[in-house]
Amino acid sequence: MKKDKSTGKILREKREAKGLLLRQVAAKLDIDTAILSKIERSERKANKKQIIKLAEILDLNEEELLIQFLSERILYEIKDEELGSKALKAAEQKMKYINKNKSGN
Amino acid sequence: MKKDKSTGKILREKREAKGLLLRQVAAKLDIDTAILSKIERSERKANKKQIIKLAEILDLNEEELLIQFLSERILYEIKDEELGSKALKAAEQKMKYINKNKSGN
DNA sequence: GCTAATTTGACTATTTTTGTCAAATAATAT
DNA sequence: ATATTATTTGACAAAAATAGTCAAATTAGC
Repeated sequence: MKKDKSTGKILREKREAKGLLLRQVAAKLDIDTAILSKIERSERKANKKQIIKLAEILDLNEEELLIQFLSERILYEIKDEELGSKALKAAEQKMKYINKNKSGN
Repeated sequence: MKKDKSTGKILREKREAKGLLLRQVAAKLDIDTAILSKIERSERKANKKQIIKLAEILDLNEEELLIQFLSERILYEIKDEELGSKALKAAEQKMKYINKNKSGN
């Protein structure tokens, strides 16, 4: 069985591993430490720009972190939906279809 | 190869098949015809409540329509993302994981 | 127990979503 | 062809969701 940490946990672990303070990282992101604290505890979501900056600051693989971030956003979208699983599968089907025919409907 | 109409198209086709006017359906939804017109042409998104009401008004299978609707929302979330496909797959992985261990991380 | 770091919550600003309305266009019927 | 009805368009307003600030409260490390 594989990993599966939240984006927040990944960020916090790496920040601490590097011995950086919330204050320091938040400053580089140009936001208040309060927000970063909340992001790390998954109380708030980061945005794409912040994720990219964070990958840079913390030496995390940008693509991996973005995938992590996007997939979390997708799940957020269906988190309270009974039909979430089915919707996800349907989305993948559509996605395949879209990628197959690279031209409008 | 299967179907793949947008939610909007599904709604319009069924409405027309039933010989209903935008005005009439919009009234039942308690919104202006302008919005319904836009929903049918995929210029706006319906919300969940509207989808449920529409399924009822137009005799469409509610579950199917909801899945259609949710999957469209998911795709909307990643429509401009290069990593969209990978994010979707990652989301499915996480989803499986979540469903397997029905208890918080 | 001090001091620095983090967390919490109340509040504000910004953005996105959802809707109205009226005028323009398109379709239908006379 | 024109009058009538249906649909579309776009400018705008209201409401909801998201992002942020700030200061006080809490926690963690000396």
